Amino acid sequence: MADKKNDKKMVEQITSMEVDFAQWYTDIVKKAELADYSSVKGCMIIRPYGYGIWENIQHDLDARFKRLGHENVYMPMFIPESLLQREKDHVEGFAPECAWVTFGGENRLTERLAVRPTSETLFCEHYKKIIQSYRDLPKLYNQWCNVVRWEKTTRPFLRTAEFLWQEGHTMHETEEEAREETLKMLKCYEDFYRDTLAIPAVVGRKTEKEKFAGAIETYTIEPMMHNGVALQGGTSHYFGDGFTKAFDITFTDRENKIRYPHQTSWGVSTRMIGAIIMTHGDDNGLILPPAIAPIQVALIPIAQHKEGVLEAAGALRDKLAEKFRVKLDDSDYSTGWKFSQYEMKGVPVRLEFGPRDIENNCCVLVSRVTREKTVVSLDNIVDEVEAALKRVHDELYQRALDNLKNRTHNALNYQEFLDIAEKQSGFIRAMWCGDTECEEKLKDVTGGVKSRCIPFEEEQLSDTCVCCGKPAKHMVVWGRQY
RNA sequence: CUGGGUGUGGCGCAGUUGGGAGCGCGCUACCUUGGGGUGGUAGAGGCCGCAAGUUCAAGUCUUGUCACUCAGACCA
Repeated sequence: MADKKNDKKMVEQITSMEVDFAQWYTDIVKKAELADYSSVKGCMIIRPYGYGIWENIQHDLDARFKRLGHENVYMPMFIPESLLQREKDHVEGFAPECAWVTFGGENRLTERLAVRPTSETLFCEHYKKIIQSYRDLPKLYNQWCNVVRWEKTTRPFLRTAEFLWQEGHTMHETEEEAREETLKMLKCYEDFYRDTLAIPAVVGRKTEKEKFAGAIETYTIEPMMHNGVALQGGTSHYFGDGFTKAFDITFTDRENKIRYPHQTSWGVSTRMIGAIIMTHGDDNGLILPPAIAPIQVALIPIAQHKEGVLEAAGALRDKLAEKFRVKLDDSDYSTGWKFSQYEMKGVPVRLEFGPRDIENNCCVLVSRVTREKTVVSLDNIVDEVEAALKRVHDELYQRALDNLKNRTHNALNYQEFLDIAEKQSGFIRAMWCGDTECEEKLKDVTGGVKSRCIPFEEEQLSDTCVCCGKPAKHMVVWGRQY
């Protein structure tokens, strides 16, 4: 049973999301010690707790990539301007937000260097050297690195001038194989979001207007934040042979013919941490999906100065540590302070352990999601904790899925679209003729509702475009985005 | 880029007609503390964003500048 007086105090520390979602978000980032601002605009300091989340994400994803046959490499962080300019669409897309290096020490460089905003060009330059024969294909490379994009508006994790990510860049013998890779990696992201982050999402294909610079197809995973706003959670691109032609990457095929390989790229970034915060968090702070929580179990000793309490708690910690990331907090902060602290930091499961429990061979288990306290026996404590963590994951996923469903609305005509865009938050499903003009018009009249994607799971809501009334080609999911 | 807001101990803020730089939290030491931010005593800590100007005197007035932040626009 939650104490009212105490609830009030918590709210004083963290702005309620109903009052001001943006402020709530910033409060969580700071109070949960995920990140801090730095002296360079748009660049953040990812603090140990936030970085710990990133490390767990990396670890999980990296294993998935490797199971699918990918290898990690590291490319330089500087791109000569001439190299960036090789592919026309690409440079037009990125040049406006590049950071440029013009000096090396005291000397002006003869050619300025872009700090990588993405590494397609670097990979292509390298691939040109190492791909000669069909026997050299496929090349399945990935790199974990930082990139820089000089953004005008920045927010911690969601949009920062420098961010951490992974970018996969692959080369294939045939179009079919490359297209298959593109979808395979999107599926990989989808699985990761669902099974590791407990975040449901809409997956599909970007419209022509929203595609990546230089891509033939861009696929995307679009989770919905708690307030109904979308976040582009990851993308997977099929490039065809556009870049390979621009970079003159060729190989000799099985019939001794010179051909261009087909290319893909795909990436996810530290933005996912923003997605975790905004999907799962509540007014008491962060809630972390157990799979990536730096601390899965917070063990709080009660009356720790009493004889034997810390020793018993230490033994319990050691037992749990064989299977979980557990922290025994024996600092001299008060128990109440500790409870609040670990809730704020989103630790999925808390154990309270004191003299009474020692006597009864049990401890008190508290879920971060429900905050319900249950007494569990120490005999099967590992199983109990494991089950509790699984429940947290499932509850988080279900809660987010309910939110996604509840905030998704169908619009059958223009007026309905406008009404929903104005009065509701969330996704709008509506038919579309395929013209960019209609996309732009809808965005303008609604003040920012854009096409998220053409989902894989389409439904024929009606026969005509919601905007112009011409025959519809696709169902599109629309929404505002971060 | 456009518009709004804010710059004062680590954080959050107050500072009246221009004249003593303060409060809360946190921090340090000691004591206290049994199940939701425990209570007490003592203490440390400040180029008032930066620059110029007005004045006998500027945290306060003027001008400029920089930074951060929020909302838009932009975001391959």
